[in-house]
Amino acid sequence: MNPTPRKLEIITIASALFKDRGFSAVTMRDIAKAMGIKAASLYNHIKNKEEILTFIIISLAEEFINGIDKIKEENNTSIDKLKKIIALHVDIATKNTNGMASLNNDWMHLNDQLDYYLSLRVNYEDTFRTIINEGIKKNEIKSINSDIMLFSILSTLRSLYIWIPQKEDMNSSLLATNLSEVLLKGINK
Amino acid sequence: MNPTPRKLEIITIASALFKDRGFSAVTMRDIAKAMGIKAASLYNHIKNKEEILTFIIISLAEEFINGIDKIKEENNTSIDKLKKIIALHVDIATKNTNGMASLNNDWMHLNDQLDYYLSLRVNYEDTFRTIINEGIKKNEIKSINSDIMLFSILSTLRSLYIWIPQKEDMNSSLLATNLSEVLLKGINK
DNA sequence: GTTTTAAACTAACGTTTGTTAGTTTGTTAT
DNA sequence: ATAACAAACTAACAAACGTTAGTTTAAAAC
Repeated sequence: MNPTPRKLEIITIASALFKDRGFSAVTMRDIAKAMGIKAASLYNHIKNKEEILTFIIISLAEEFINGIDKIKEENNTSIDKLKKIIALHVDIATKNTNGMASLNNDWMHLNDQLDYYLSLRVNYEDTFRTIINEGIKKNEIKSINSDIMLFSILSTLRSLYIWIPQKEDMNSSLLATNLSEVLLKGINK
Repeated sequence: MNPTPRKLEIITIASALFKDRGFSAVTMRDIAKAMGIKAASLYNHIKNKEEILTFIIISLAEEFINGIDKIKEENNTSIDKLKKIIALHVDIATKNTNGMASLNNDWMHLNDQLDYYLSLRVNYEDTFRTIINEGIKKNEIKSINSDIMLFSILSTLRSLYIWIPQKEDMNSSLLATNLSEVLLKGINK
């Protein structure tokens, strides 16, 4: 890893194309054309097409794992931990909306690193669920099936990359605050 | 439309493949092999690859539009209307998890019917937002940015197809009830 | 001024892609 | 028996695919 500047340009441009059409529908020639070079020239910088996808997905997945591991350890209420998780998602999705599309939709096209990615994902969801279950035990969170709560919150957070570009007027911290209100306390008056 | 039985078999099998790998990564030979025939034989039943995707997506999109239009007209509280929308999503996603994957992830590969699909989607979201806004006006729903509420609920509902197969033990009406509780009233005690 | 290096190029490769044309097979209706 | 039909087949197509090999260009390092 630790890509050269030019390699990072390729990854950035490819991310944008992957977001619009998905990994499989984007060709090396498409990526090259978007960079103003020929397809073969890409191979001076990257090993192959899969390496681009791998970099996009794994670096994001690791960012999430690092974020939630830090939150988990903090001395905080479960509700506050959840608020921090929400802010974590808003932050990462805001900084890299394009990459988030690949993380959500194209992970199955990983080969070499598929197992590693899946282990990170299981890990992340387990930590998330543990925080919810601790909240139930400490009577901060309702005693509903914790999988449903996990599913509901995480689905919303995973879709952020779609909505953030449409709402450029709203700043990150306001979005995180409003989302916390809706996700944690509901919409019913 | 109104497909022959054999055509429907192709669509059903293709849906399952599209769910796992996405439309672009599934070839006509893949579909044919899954049916135990040769790729060329598919063309006795369908016009081309795109027609398969179009059928999957448009019929689902129309099902959603018909569902929400009926809910909108009913003489009900806004909260009850939202509960019915949640049940609508659970119902459709349960009956066709595979198709829901294409609706969510492969709509951009439509050509002929892309504009029609997009108009249905805008229509659906507008009706959904109107129901939320009515609820705010009638003081049933909190006065938060209605787009955030729409986004939050709809993201969860659109992801149902991923989670339903993992939770086969939970029946549809219990899932809808629990989801309503979480989405409308939150998780905070 | 020569060497090294980064980054592009042209040309081509073997494969896979969606699709078409024409044919065969087996069943159903006349 | 014969005609009609549904549904499969073989063979082939042109285009697009990811990738490799070898070469050129221009700037940086010595």
